[in-house]
Amino acid sequence: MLEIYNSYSKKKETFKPVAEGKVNIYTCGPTVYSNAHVGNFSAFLMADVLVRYLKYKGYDVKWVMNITDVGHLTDDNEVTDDGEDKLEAASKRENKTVWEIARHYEDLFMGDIRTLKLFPADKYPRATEHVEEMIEMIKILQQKEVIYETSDGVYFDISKFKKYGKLSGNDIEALQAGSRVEINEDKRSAYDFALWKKLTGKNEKHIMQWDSPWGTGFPGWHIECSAMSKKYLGETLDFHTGGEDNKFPHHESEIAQSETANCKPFANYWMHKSRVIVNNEKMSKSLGNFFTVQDLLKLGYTPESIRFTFVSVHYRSKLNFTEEKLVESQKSIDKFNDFIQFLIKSEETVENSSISSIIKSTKQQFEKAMDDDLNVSGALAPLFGFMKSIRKQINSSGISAKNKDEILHFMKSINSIFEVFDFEEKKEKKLSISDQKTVEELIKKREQFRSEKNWVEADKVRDELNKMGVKIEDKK
RNA sequence: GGCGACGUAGCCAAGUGGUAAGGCAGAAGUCUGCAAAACUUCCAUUCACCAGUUCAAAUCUGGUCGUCGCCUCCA
Repeated sequence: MLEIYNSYSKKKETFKPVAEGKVNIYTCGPTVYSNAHVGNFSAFLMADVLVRYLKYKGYDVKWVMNITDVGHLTDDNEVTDDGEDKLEAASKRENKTVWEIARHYEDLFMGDIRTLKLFPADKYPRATEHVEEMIEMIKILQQKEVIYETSDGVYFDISKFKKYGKLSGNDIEALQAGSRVEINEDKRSAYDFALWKKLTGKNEKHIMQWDSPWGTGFPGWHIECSAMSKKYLGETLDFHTGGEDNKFPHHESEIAQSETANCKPFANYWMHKSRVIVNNEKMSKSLGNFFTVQDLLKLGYTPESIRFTFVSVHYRSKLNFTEEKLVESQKSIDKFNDFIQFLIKSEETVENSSISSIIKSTKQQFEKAMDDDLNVSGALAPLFGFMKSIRKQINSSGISAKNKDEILHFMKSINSIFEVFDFEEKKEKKLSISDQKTVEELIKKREQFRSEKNWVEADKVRDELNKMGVKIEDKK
């Protein structure tokens, strides 16, 4: 049984899907105003592992990740005009239209998703293409009398939703006391959040705009997730995932909107990815201490090592990101891949009766750890032990073709979650005939030097062969 | 100021009441130079600190210190 730590109840709970055998997952995706960094991806990778493990367990998974391509207001230092929208700021910076900016960064994002081998979601809905649905939902909220209109927008009255604050553990009264939110005179509470913003004041010249019953303007940040998750996955989600920083106010507001509009629980399980840390500071766009996937590839790290680094640490612990970690990850992956090559190339001899039971117990341990709130580190340990035992069996008793298939089948099922192993048999590269002759001569030459114990010359020849792409591994 | 998470070896990281997984790095050895891979052995009397509960605590309770996150756009 899969147990998941539910951020809403703050307890581990046994997973039960809304519909038998099916799972709906909604993940808060990127805001496409600049390059997503690996900290962003670590949250998406958490969802990816969840999706893949549920598939591994045989569930029919439907996964939706939104693309936020509507600019939302910002007050950070990125722009001088106070309160300029991020997309518009990027548009000025890069001299492109807001639409071009959004599409450009969305394309980069989709490219990175493929590089990091995230399982393709069933749908990546764009906020700008669902403004109709958002307006419909706001209308429902209006009928339920939980919203009010001011000169600059339409707001959700959080006093009408008693559970507001439960997810983040915030007490609204207490929040108000230590508030850093600028008081908007027209709002009843500083924490009432916008559903619709009008083109007035600092938003007068907002470029992305739509008509609505409340005047021309643009949607608030939170409503898109409520509207799109409902459209594609229904009123009650099995899982809602995102970064922990989205808990408040974003997810809190989504719950208020959706549950008020639908009169149903919004999500049964909430999963939040802890922040990625760099030098004891969060990795974030505003601090500028981030790496993008492309940055790391340029430094020579493989997509697999990036993926493994973020996947192998439990999603609820802070991951301190370093380049050393990428190197370690690569070593772990190499260890698996070396094992796979060893396995593929080992001679098929006799049936080995121990193989099945080794696989069985490894699988059991692996699943036990994964079932415990996706404990990947715990699940990895038995796999290292597995490789050791199998190697021993092959060296001492040999294996049959059937055994090999069994082992590979198991490794592939594990890899359906990790996606970092390489099952392709590494064959000797084909050399041209002239190269072949040279290589043979060089090997002979080296053997000659070795028999003469002329190690200096022998190593020189080995270096030369290495340069030609020929690896020399001495065996007894 | 309010809310939350966390503190396990040189590093990364499991373990949440029954006597410290695993990986990396390191040390020694086997494989008749070296290197690579593999294998064998070693590498935390102790889990930030202090009290308490218990036959038994890294695990539970209280306190102290420290770190990080959220409370404003962020995954």
